[in-house]
Amino acid sequence: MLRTHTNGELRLTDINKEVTLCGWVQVVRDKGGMIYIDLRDRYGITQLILEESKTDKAVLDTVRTLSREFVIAATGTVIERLAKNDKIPTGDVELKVSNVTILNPAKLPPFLIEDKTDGGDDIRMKYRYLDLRRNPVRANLVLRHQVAKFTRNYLDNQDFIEVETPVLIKSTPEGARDFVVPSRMNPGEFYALPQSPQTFKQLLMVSGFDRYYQIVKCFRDEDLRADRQPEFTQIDCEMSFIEQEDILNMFEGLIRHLFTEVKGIDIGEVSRMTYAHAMKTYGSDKPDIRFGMEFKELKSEDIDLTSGKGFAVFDDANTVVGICVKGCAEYTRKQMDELTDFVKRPQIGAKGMIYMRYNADGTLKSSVDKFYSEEDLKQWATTFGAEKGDLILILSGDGDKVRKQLNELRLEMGNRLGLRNPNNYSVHWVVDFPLLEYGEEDDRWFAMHHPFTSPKPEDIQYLASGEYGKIRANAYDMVINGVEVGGGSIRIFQKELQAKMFEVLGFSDEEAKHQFGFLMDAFEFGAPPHGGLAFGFDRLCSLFGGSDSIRDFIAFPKNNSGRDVMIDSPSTIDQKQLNELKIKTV
RNA sequence: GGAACAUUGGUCUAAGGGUUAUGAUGCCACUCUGUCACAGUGGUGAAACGAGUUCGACUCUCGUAUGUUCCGCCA
Repeated sequence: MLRTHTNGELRLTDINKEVTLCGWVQVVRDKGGMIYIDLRDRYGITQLILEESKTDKAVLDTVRTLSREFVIAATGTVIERLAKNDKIPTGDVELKVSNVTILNPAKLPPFLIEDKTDGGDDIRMKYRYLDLRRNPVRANLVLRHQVAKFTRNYLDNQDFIEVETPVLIKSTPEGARDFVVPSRMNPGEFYALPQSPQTFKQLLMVSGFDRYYQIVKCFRDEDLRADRQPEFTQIDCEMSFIEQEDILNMFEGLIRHLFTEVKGIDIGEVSRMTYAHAMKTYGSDKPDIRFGMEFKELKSEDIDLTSGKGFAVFDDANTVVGICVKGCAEYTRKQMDELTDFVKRPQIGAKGMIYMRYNADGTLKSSVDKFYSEEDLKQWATTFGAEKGDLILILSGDGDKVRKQLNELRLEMGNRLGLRNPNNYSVHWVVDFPLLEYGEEDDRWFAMHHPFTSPKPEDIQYLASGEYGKIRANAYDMVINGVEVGGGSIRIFQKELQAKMFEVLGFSDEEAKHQFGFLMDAFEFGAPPHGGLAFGFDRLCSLFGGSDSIRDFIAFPKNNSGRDVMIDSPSTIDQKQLNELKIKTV
């Protein structure tokens, strides 16, 4: 070792020791007669001190050539500081330097390597290896390491076995676009990178592995967002001889373990709600339930408190639904206009917004007073359970569409009122997802989760009757703070049911055989009942870190266009390579 | 595939159809023996690319590139 200690290590108890430290020069403070150097490594910062009269002239000369980010080794004696610094753990001591070796000089970095850097996202991504020297970024990767470590601990204790599955696999038409890799040895043929190890983990169940997991890279060639990367990591799990309840308990346990070990937080009860309830009450399949504002209906299949009063907007809508915002009756006209503009933005697409104030003096004032009597409004207020000082926001329109719009408004209000503190966590399951959803464009049914998801036994009858929309699946998502962190299902393990599913999804026998014949075959050799789930590892880390962006938790992430601006990929390849692969670009 | 916004010294940024283009920080030089975001003095250094409007464009318009965010998409 070139060093005897790290830069985060020395304390008063080390005084008078001869030590050698290595690291990067954070800053040189040359006061003329004396020079201070902050030496940094991943463990911390230790101050080096040199004095005009006491330090060897040659050493002083060397030190005067140092600048930021030089890599040096410094030898000397640990002494107690005259002026202590209580902001850093090593602040009681300093190293009285007797010798300094420049291990490597450094060009000036394009931005400051400090907790609060002056660099923008762009330049920091280009020099990611420099950005990674900064504490906050490094802390995110340490957090990621912790999450991975405690995941492995937990699953290992539960007898799970980590098995690697291939990365060069086969393209499938369903779902996201595949990244493809040409096969040189098989001209004109391509591998695909896995969107997930789905079929392999099911085959491992057939093999009798019983409890499998893998922290594994997955690849999807779709457009990106702040919380999406073309390559991302899953905690992929599968179990045999279990029911849905066993899965929920097992992985609730995992998340509880992670919160306890990584964050020191007890997450309390992990509640459950059905997909139908989530959609009706929150307009989302991943509701943020840290705050109330549940939807209340003024008009739907079950109720009608709005029709026949001459307000055409409500009369023409099949659904009128709203939220009650506590204590916001005093919102100004300007604030109301902002909210109206918010819901009218093209991304949300509402036509307008109706509001009603429940004033502190007990009066009700709405933007539709012209059409509705005091009595009508009172009835609304009762429906919402509103109290004096509350504000009620109402949207109208078409069923699930208007609920999705109201969901956006609800989240916006949650943000405005500071009800979505990233350090408050609420973990819950959404269960009973529909098995199939209808795709208008292709005029056919699609698997909502994936084609191997099993229907609920009591709903299998609808497979025969063709009422596909009624079929609920043994599928579940885990939601934390309105973010879907994981999901899975109990799988189909009988060949006949799987064949029926492929039929419903519009696969011909041939296609099914071509795409998934190996799985169908496997199911004939004794497939156990099984199911599992996968967690989005990057998202989980970003939640633990209290950030919306998963990029901060990936060492070398890609940008919005799927580019790595540091290594400049993707890039063109030599004609020679193309020839070898028998590939022509168009 | 679509939309919005952005692009000014190394970095972050200000104003404004006519300026010597603002400030901070960095960097360089000098001073400084208890600094730790050291301080002080002085210095250095800038309009993404292309076209147009105009007497005149860093400023307005269009296009291109790049980036960010969103919609579509992501079983």
